[in-house]
Amino acid sequence: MAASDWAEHTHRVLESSGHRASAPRAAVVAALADTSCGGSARELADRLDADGRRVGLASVYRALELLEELRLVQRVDVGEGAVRYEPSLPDGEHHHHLVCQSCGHVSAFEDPGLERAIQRLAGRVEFAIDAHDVTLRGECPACHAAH
Amino acid sequence: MAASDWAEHTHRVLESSGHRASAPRAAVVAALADTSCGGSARELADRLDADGRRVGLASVYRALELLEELRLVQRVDVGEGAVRYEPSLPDGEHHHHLVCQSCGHVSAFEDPGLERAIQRLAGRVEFAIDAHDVTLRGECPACHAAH
DNA sequence: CTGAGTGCAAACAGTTTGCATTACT
DNA sequence: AGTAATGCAAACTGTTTGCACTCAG
Repeated sequence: MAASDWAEHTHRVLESSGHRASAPRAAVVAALADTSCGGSARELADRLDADGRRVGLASVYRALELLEELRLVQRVDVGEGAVRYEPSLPDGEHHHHLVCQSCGHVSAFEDPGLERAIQRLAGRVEFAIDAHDVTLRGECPACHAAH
Repeated sequence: MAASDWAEHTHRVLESSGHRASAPRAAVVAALADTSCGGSARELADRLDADGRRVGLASVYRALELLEELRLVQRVDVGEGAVRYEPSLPDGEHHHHLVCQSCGHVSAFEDPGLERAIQRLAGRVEFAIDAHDVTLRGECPACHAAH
């Protein structure tokens, strides 16, 4: 998968932008890399904690902040109270989110038709658009089945 | 405009769902009604305060919560730290948001092409979609001019 | 050895909640 | 009178910041 690609790429960018290699930051990168869809700061910290590589929450936030500045992660706020952070590949590939209103589960999708509509729209609007995000809310198959 | 329509409709729904008519709640409804695009709890409270009809922040939140349950307002989180609340008309009309990354200004747009793409997408996905929102981020004309 | 990076704890901002008081109905 | 709704202040949650300490370069 692209996961280890991303981690590698990220370490490369961190180094070449003059940042030191530290174990805590590497752990955050690793935690992000093996999720499909990122997670909140606390989720990432908990995952690391469970793995025995505890990292202070503040450092997790600082690592994420740095990665975001370097455009290596993307903040995503789906309105669950906490912000999600997702690895972001340099090739512009990206996805959007489906949020289940019953169980809170977040999953991802991509749709070229939607992207096209947004491109077209971006050309027509007075803003200089450089990012967009779409959130679909509903009921996931599991919750729907449990009627 | 639809503003006073909305306020009227809202008061009707509130009454018919067995809620008492209170001045503070009416003030919140009024504050929402004369904005194009709603605002955060604090913004609404401040506006009321300026008008001399001070309402406790907690009551603002409680009013908004109630209105949201009744589907009379819609929560919108554009990632400014605070959640926005917007009047929502029963006829399903809705808009999405453009956020300026320099000045934080939020404006609205609607786009049938985009809606169509989302409808199409909704049919194809495994979720039972019942809401969606789109946020475009970029630079507003003013900030762009100020290079 | 020097400063980037860390971790803790305290500070913050937005939101929620407990409780005594007010005021529709 | 009875109780929904209010307002304050305290509690909570996610996030940020100050500061002394650690460790990569």
